[in-house]
Amino acid sequence: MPTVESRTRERLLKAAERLFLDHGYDGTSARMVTAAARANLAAVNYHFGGKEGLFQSMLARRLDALHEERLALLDAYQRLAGGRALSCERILSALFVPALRLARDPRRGGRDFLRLLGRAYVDPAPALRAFLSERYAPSIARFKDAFGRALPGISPRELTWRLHFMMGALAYTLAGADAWKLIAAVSPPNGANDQLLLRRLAPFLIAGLQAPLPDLSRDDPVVSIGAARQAHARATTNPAKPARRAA
Amino acid sequence: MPTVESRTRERLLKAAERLFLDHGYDGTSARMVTAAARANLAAVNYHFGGKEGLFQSMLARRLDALHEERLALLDAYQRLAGGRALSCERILSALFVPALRLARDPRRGGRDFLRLLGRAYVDPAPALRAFLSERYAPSIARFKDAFGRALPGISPRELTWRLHFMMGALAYTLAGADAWKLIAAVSPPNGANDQLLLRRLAPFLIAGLQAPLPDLSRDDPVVSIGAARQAHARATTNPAKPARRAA
DNA sequence: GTCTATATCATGATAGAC
DNA sequence: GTCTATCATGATATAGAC
Repeated sequence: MPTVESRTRERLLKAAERLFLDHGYDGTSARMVTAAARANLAAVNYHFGGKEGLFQSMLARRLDALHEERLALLDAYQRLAGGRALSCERILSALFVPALRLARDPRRGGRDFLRLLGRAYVDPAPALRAFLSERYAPSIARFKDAFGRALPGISPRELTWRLHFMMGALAYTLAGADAWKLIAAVSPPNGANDQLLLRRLAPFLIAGLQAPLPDLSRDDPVVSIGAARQAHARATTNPAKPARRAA
Repeated sequence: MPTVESRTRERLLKAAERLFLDHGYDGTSARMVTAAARANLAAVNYHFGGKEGLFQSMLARRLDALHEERLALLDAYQRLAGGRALSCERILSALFVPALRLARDPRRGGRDFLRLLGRAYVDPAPALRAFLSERYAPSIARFKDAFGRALPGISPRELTWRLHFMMGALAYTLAGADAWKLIAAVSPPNGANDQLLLRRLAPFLIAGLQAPLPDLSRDDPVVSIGAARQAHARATTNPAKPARRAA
């Protein structure tokens, strides 16, 4: 805690969190942020060098802490397991619990933290995407490695895809306003029932990760355009009357 | 095909598709669109009444067709099944196959169609979210109903969540530039191997939908903050040397 | 470190000629 | 149906007083 460490900077970060969260990067202006923070417009440039700097600082202070805690917990689990592979549940726990901890702590993100996290993975702004993928690649790699050992039957390529699917379900669920409407309908709005949400998500993800591999050697009816067309033809012609003769 | 039906309108829609896709709603300006379409700036207002109108028209002409085909295929499957419930595979097929068909047809969206679809479900712009949820609610409800009969063991509330998770995995995968980088690395860029992607996604989703229900009556280690803290403490104190005496 | 004031540019939208 | 020209607004960023 430095001597002065302007409180304006803090207010800006806090306001940015809410606004970028609700409107995305492009949908949020520096003016909106400074107005909400009751700070001056120029403060954004002074403290962060611009809008993009503000955005990245805002993200980094949350996500750095998150990834640090995640890796620490993963380390702990792995140490307790000796050399054995962790279960998927344990690895998911290393992903989920730190997120929940931060979401519970108003000083480190609070209720909006999970939404921010989800949004970050979904925002199309190139500045953000580059920032994330280079900054957190090592952390992601460690988790990928852990999952790989938990799921020896899944080839690396297939695993990459499945983790991608997993990220999608996670990010979309956390970011989507719809999901939080659902939560609000089920539990008190300030009840922070994000824990219940992740509890429901976990079995879904674990089953998906462990799912039987697709048999790429034979045809798959789920994506077979030809089979669907035939089914459609059968369904529409059979119950109808036979085709007319002539023109 | 009306008599004149300005070709400018078509060009605008086509250009809008690419640009909104790459930059999101807020990140795309009407000027960008008109420039790419080699049309005049005022054309956006003349033909669509504004940027938002252009966006919605562009989306609707793709998504209306998609949902129509999806429902037709779902109808066909259900007619063939008589009164019996469809399998999850069949329902997924009714979701996937029409999407693949459109993605194969350059005149109805082409290669970018799937990305557009994913992006639509992920964009934070409120105009878009309202538009989607009111316009395609009936179609979504029919699929939800079909899944409900395919998964009699899953309560309606739980089903809502799982379909949400599913949408997330789907939308994120289709929208994410990362996923398409992966595809490009595996198959020729114009090889349209979206089919392979959905083939990998299907078993993941089906397993997730059918996953065992979370037992909400007892504690779940995956999201237990206390359990994680204990594990972390054990892992850090045990292997270390015993605590020092004194200060 | 914070502010006012301003520079510079891009935005969405419209009026009106053709 | 398409164009030019323009408006009013809001955007990021900076200069310089305090």
